[in-house]
Amino acid sequence: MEKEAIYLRVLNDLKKRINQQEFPNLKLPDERSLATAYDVSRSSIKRALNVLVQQGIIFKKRGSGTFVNPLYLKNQTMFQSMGHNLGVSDSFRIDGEVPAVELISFEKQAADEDTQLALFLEDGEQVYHIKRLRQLKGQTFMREDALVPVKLLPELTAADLQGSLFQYAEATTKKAVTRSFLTISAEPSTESDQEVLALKQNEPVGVMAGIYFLDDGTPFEVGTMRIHYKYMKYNSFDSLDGE
Amino acid sequence: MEKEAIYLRVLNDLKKRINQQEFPNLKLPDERSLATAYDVSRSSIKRALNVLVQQGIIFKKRGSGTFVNPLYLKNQTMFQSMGHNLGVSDSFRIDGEVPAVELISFEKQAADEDTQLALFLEDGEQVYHIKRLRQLKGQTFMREDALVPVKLLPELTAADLQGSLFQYAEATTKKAVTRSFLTISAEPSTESDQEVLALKQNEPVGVMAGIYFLDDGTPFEVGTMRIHYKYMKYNSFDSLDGE
DNA sequence: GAGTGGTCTAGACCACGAG
DNA sequence: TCGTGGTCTAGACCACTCC
Repeated sequence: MEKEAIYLRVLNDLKKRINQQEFPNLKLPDERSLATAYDVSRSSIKRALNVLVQQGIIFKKRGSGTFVNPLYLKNQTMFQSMGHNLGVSDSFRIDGEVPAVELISFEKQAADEDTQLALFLEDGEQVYHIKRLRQLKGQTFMREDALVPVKLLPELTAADLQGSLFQYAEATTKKAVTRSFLTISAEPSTESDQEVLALKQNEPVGVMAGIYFLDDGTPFEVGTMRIHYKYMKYNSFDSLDGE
Repeated sequence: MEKEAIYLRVLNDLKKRINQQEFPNLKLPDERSLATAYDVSRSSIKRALNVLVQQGIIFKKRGSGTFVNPLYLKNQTMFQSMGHNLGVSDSFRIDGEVPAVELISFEKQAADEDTQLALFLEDGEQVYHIKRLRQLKGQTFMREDALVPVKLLPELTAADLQGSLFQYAEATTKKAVTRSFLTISAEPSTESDQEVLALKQNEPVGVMAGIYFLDDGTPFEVGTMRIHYKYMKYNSFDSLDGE
C-alpha cells in the first residue's frame, strides 16, 4: 500500500482550511512560509496549490500572492458537480433516484480493427458488446452501446450488467475508472430513437461518444450513448492554465 | 519579454513528433532518455509529459512506460479543441478559417436578479447585452447572446464587437479569460433558429450556456450560444485524479 | 529593493510491471 | 531483478508587483 503523498496531505489540509474560512482576507501565506509551516519543500507546496488552481478554488498572481477564489466560498454548490461527468448512475441521478437498467443484448465478439486500436487490443482479442437502456421513473432516456475487453473482466455475467459496470470493474480489478474522453454532439432522432426514447419527429438526441480509462491508463470501454435531449446536460469546467 | 519556457519547448516538440507519427509503436522513450536527448532535467520532461497527459494525448503506466493515446492519432480533429472550449474563434475554426461576426444588437441595461447573482454584481449595476451571429463560409452556425458587466469594459463600443470580445478584454484589462463553466445540452430548433441557422424542422440546435471568468476569478460574461447541430462538437477530457 | 510566484536543476528514494 | 514512472528535496535564478 502506498502511503498518502505529501502534496495530497497538504492539498486536503489547505482545502479544509479554505472551507473553514481560515483566510478571511482571501490571501494565503506565501509559498515559502507554507513550506516551512508544513515542513515540506516548496515544490510540494506548489504542487498542492496547483491542483487547487486547476480546480478553480484559488488563483495566483505573480508578484502579489495566492488568493482564494471568492466565487468558491460564495457558491460552493457550483463547484461540487464539476469534474464528475464519469458514470451514468452518478451523472443522471434525479432526485436521488438511480436509473434502472434494461439489458438488451450481451455477447462476446472479436474486436474489429477500430476497436482494437481504441482499446489497445491485439489481433483476435475479444470484447463484450453490451447494449443497454437506462430508465428513470419508467421512461427510457438513454440507449447505450459499449465495447469492453473480455480480458479485463473475464467473469462478467449478464446479471452484473444490471448494475454499474464501472463499480463492478472497480470491485473486480481494484482499479477505478477515473478518466474519460468524450465527444458531445447532437443529432436529429432516428426512427428507432423516436420509438425507444418516446421522442417526437422534430426532437433530437444528444450523443456522447467516447472512451473510458482505468486509473492506470488502460482503455476500459469505448461506447456511444444516445440520450433523450431533455436529459442531456453536460457540465464542464474549463481552464487554460499552463498552455 | 519572457523567453519560452523549456518545458513548453519540449512540449511542442513532442507534440509535433507525435503528430508526425514518429513513435510508430505508440511508445515514447523513457523520461530519463528524453531528459538526456533534450539536454534538460527529468523534471522538465515530466512537466511537459504531464501537460500532454492532461490533454489526453498520451498516458503513462508506471513500470511500463509512456504511450500515445491511439485515439489521438486516429482522430486528431477530436482533440483539437480540447481544453479549448473558451472562445468561439478558437473552438470553431475550420481549415484555419476564423468565423466572421455579425453584430445584431448591443445595449446597456440594468442587470436583473439572476444576472446579478451570476456576475457577482450589486443592485443597480449595468451590463452590456450583446447579440451576435457567427458565420463560416457565409453560413451562420451560431447565435450568441451575452451579458457583460459594464464596469469591466467601460469603453466598449459596437466596433469592438466585430472581433473577439475575449481578446478585447485581455488587451483592455490585462487579464485573460481563462476559465469557464458551461452547461451543454440540445434542443429542437425554434422557427427562428431554423431561419437564421438554415435548419430543417427536425434538425436540432446545440446549446452551450455558461459563465466565463478572468484569470483572477472575476466573472466576466454569462451567455448562451445556440449552435447548428453539425457544428456542435464538444470534446471533454475528464479526470478524477487527485480528488 | 523586497516580496512573491515561475522555472529549472541534479539527485535521491519509492512503487509498480514485466520477464 | 531491472526498467519505468512517481514523489520529494534543497537550492538557484528569473519575472512580475508593489512600495
